[in-house]
Amino acid sequence: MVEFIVYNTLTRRKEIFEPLHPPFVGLYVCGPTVYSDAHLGHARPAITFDLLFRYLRYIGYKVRYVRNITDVGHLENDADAGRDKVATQALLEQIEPMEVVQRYSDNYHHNMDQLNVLKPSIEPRASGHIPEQLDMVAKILDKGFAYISNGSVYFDVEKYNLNNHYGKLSGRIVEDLLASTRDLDGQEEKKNMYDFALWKKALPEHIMRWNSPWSIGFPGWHIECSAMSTKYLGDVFDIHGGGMDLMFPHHECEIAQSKIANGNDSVRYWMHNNMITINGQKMGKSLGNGILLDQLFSGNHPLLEKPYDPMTIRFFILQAHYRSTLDFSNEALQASEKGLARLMKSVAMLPGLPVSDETTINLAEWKANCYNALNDDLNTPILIAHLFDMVRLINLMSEGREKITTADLETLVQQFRQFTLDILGLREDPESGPDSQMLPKLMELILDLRQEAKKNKDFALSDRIRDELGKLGIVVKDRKDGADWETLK
RNA sequence: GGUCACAUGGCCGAGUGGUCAGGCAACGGUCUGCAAAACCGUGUACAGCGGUUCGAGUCCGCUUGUGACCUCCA
Repeated sequence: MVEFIVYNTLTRRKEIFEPLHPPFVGLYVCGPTVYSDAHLGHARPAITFDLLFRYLRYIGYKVRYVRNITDVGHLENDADAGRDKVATQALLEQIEPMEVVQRYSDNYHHNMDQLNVLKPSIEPRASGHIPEQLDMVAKILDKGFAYISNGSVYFDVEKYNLNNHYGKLSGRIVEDLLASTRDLDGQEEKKNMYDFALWKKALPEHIMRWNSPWSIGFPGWHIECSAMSTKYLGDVFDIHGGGMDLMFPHHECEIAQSKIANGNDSVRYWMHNNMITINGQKMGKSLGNGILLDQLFSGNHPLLEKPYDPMTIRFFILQAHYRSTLDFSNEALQASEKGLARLMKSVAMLPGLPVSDETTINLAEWKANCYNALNDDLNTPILIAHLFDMVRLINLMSEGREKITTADLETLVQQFRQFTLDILGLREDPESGPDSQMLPKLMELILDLRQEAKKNKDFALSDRIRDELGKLGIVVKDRKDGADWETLK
């Protein structure tokens, strides 16, 4: 098996990936909280870890990919008087909380399909795993690392930190946390400000509530991931992923909870994708600069000059390394759109290339370059650069200026499609509906007529045909022996 | 305020100390009746100032700027 290197946030360095029980790999990724439509930010981790999922499978691992749906609203903040996001949305829309959850889960799934993000192996919901969460809270209480206060259960960070380092993932020190924690309401229930809730007692207005030994209430914000990852991947598993913004406190809390409940560190490799920025600033709910995926695909947003195809978004995201911030702009997106079109055109024309009795390009080296890029912490920008190198060669081969044998072409077709379609997950334009069959036939007819006009030196007519088609968004491209066409997006 | 990142050519974005990544845009050329596409060629990019080194975008220090986390967030 190839040497695959990943950057482990925990150690802050690149490490050779070695699963605990090869060929099996356990992968857990923090999914969305479904209280609103999916936005551009949701696309980044989904695509990043979709790529990881695809690549791990491609190099031969059997991956169990667990990505949760958070459908227990959790609190707006730790000391909030009791508004949870799902319940708040339910009140606004005058529907059941579970209707909110259903609606936005459906939207998320639809957007993920559009982005060609594969479904995870298991997609557990927090609300469906209340018993597991209760068990875990009870375990932590039994071991003496949590305390009950007014019906709520809090994790005792101070005690944990005596023999462990709370903050090791995000590089924080508990003493520093004390100095920077703000004065919030409801803190008096906790021994220390940095303690976090494992279980919260519900106030009367709280509509999402479950029974527990401590109170009628709901689970704390971090326990679901620990409970569900343990249930489906075991006490120790290979990779935990998520957005960088979840490092603290979410993942830090997960580490602490799991360590106490399971008796060991659960996660071997932590991987975090960076944020998408708009005009250099992180997009976020509170900043009011978010763009929904539906808006991106429809163009219906003040910041958007036009609609963008889901594949353009996917390609745009893959053109940056997942650990870099990626700045959104119409200009950048349109550059991606054009680049993607060029790449996909090569995918389409590749099988039809003329063959020769010799091969003049270095296939083995090219393939090795592609793999080396992926093996180096999923360096998709480098991979894509190599793919474009091949695009150039493919075009040269089509012009007969480089040569390839039948056997090598077969290999190249397979490999190029694997990198482009299977691993990067780019999708060719789906041909669907009867109209898509009609258009090529009409175009064939029109271009034949134009060819005849040209033969008769009736350039006025042939130019008119080309210009009028251009106005309809169809570009005519003359070749030596005829003409090609393509539609402009 | 605390902690931590990052600053690359018109735009986006890679870069493991020593052969100009790549994409988009621009310019010149080839091919075309003309265009488009494709191909070929062109750009003295690495925030500033010091330092280490035979050699630094790449290491170290300082300065400036931007951002992230510390509160829900992908």
